[in-house]
Amino acid sequence: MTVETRPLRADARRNRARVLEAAREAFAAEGLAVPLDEIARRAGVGAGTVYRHFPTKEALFEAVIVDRLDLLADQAEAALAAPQAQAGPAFFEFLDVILVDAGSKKDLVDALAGAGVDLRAVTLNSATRLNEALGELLARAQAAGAVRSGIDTADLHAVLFGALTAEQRRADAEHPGRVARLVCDGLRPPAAD
Amino acid sequence: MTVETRPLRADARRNRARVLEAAREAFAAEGLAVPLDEIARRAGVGAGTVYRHFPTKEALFEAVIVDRLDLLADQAEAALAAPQAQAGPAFFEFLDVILVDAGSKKDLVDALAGAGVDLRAVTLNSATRLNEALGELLARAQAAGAVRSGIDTADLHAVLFGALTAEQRRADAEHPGRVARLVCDGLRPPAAD
DNA sequence: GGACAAGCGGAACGATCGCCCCGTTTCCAC
DNA sequence: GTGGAAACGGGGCGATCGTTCCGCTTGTCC
Repeated sequence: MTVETRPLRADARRNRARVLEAAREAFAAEGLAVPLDEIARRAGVGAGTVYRHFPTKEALFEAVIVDRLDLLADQAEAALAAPQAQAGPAFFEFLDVILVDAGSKKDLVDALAGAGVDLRAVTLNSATRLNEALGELLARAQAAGAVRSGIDTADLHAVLFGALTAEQRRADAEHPGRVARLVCDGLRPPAAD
Repeated sequence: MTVETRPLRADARRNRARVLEAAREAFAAEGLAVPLDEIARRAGVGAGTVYRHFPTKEALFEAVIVDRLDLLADQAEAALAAPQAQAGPAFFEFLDVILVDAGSKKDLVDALAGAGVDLRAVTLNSATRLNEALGELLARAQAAGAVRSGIDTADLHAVLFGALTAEQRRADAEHPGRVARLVCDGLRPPAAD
């Protein structure tokens, strides 16, 4: 299936990496709204060069997002290595990772919001990996009694998305984890009252 | 201060109302992103007519938002009439009102997100009324032991904003209150563990 | 009913932004 | 070196959208 293809020329490889790095920073800081010319400017290349390496702005965006999703999926799968007795802490620690670490990345929220973007098949693998690991973490935490029953992965998605946007809004504040703590406590079994 | 001014001509008054109503629906459904021509079309007027009544798109948006904020502020102040013994339920019931009733209104979320908009002095009165009532409801609920301490109005804002966006994403789902329930439980005092 | 201003509509303008084109530069094999 | 292909860059095109302008219509007042 993969066509036999020459390796990229040295300068092309260098420029591709520059564009990706500039895009990573720009998308993280400004979200999908950042003009493509701005990315090209930051990368020190022309707009045409960006389009040589990535056919559309969306493709470039996806390339950045896939990276992030893969990283998160890796961490989620690592959390699955915890023994069942630690399923609760493993779950909540991973949520913390997402919320604190990714909460300031506008691109992730834009991608999750599907802000005018249909994420393609490229992102599907990474997203599926993350989803499955997240679902498994949730199930184990529920089995361990650390998370209330009656929550499914769709609920978790919605809550995480909301918490991410909320965390992002308070990113300039002093304590990055306040919203995360509130949301996580909402997932725990209700207080006996 | 107010200049002596002729009353609007009958057709002008009618058109103004039509534009406001069309804008209300359009902004609620599509958010701030809806093109102004679309609003004019829905109202059955030309774009020029919209600009005769509202100097900018933002002014029109504000007119719609102020309405919504006023309505919410009214309900929040009504909730303040509850006796202190009912402070907890009054607080959570009002949160439900916001989350379920306003969760499907894209304009509110856009406005809260400050999505490219600097809300002006016009909105300030309504927003302040809502904020103060909300803060008072929170303080009373905390005094009644129904809401954990260590939460301030800024936390509440962030969480509400996140919950609104999350609720909005699940608006097509079957149960409108799932996210709300989770978020509210996160505000309650922690389970004794 | 007639005059006149208020109001109307929608074509047109300007800014923004994604995307393409093509003359020029740079790299690499021989 | 040098020829030729790969890559570059930035000007420009087309679409979208907020806003303005102006010739025409319509309500209002005598």
